[in-house]
Amino acid sequence: MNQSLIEYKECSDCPIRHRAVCARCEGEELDHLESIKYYRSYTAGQSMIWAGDRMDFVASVIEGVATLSQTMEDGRTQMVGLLLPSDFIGRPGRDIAPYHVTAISDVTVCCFRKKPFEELLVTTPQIGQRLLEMALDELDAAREWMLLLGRKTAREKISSLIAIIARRDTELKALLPSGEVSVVLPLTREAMADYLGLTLETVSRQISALKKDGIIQLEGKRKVIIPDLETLMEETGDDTDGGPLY
Amino acid sequence: MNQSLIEYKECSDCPIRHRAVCARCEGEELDHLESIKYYRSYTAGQSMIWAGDRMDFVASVIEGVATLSQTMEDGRTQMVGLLLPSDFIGRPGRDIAPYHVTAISDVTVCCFRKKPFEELLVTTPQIGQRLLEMALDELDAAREWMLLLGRKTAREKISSLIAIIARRDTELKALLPSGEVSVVLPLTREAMADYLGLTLETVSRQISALKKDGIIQLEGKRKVIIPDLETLMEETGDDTDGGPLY
DNA sequence: CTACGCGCTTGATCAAGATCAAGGCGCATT
DNA sequence: AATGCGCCTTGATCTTGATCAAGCGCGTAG
Repeated sequence: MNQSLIEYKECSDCPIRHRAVCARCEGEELDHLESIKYYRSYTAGQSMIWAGDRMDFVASVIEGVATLSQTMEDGRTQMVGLLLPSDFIGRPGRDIAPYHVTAISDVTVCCFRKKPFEELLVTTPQIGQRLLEMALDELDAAREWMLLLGRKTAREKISSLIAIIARRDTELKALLPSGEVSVVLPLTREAMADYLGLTLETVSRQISALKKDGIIQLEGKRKVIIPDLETLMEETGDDTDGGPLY
Repeated sequence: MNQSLIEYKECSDCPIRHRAVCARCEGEELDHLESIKYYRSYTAGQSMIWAGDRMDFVASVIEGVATLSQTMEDGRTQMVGLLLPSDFIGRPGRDIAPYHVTAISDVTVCCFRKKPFEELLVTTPQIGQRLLEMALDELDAAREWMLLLGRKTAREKISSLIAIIARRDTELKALLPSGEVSVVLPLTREAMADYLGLTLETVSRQISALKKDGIIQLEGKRKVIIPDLETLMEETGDDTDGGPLY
């Protein structure tokens, strides 16, 4: 998360910096559109949107990482999604935010006015298709997370989280996902706990245990060195033969 | 679940029974289309699709209830979705099933050939939009379930499940969701456990406890009478003021 | 420099839910 | 009627992770 997914380029038509190539959407460009309203920035840790807020816009994350979370009255909170560059916040036909959105790193979003955006969906089917694909991918991710939350042990949860981050990092860098890998955890222990349905103490203990067992090494609190990704994968409880089937 | 969501009507053009009005999709008709391949039926308890199966079709549930589930090698399983009439199985652009699909009641699905279906998405944008909406609704449901799995106690989980079923039932029957309500649980204790991330013993114990505390009454194993839905709602840990915000 | 706060670690204890085990009820088959 | 099976309940015990508590390291504000 420490390296930008986006290259920007200047545009002669308007004063806004435009996304040129996004690593996740394969060069597709959605943002040079009439319906762009404005860009907006948030600093790490800032609450971007509160559950219940009125949303008169649809936003797309341009840079940075944000989280979606839900909270119960007594304060128990569960993270339910990560928002990465190219992900959308808000949705057509619903104007109250159902989740709390928090910036994890510094975040820039590109906001579309709701009405024009909805019209766009009708006039430009490929945008709708792209959104459908993204929604289905998120649904798959959410379901994988349900397995983790419902059935995995604390150690498996932590291992899964580290493995997922490592895998995404290596994918981004187009490296082979094997051998020694090092990643920087973009989350505090507490955020990890919220993500995994654990307490921060348990997260800390399990990380220490993985370290003691030589599965991972630590450099400071956040940087994790994985001597062998395969070994870590064995701790996740996932199918060993090659991750997701599809 | 014991009453059909669908009215059928005969069609003079072809030998297939067509859906006339579906309670969930508000009368919309998707199925009288060139791309229909065939209807298929499954009996309660039957496995419809296994994770890893090749899927050369996209199906829509016409009648009955099915579940989506994921399994770890050692047998731990987690249900990740309920498939109700009008829900889709399979998706454009992916031809290996990622989940295990099991019929809970007798199920009828309507299968579309994959290719024509994908073409349909391009030529008929409103179908894509409908799918997008459905995917986003499922995503919301999945996220609510993540909160349940990650942060709720066993008692809250069971209460939530019963409340959800009750609410859906009363919605279907267009009744006020308050006062005395009775529902038939469409799941075995084991299926409930798989849904809630619990063991079947815990499910059984918590149901007994709710009964002892007068929150619910039982008639046989499956029929639940809820003297006061509000009281049950208090056990779910959810926001009391009116369920989902949106 | 000192004090404070934040993020993290570690220890001691507790409790919720899992696990292991036995038995009950309803129902279909013989 | 007897048998067996699927589904459920209940009890005894164990384990995992939560909770409560103390303290460390580091950056920053005063």
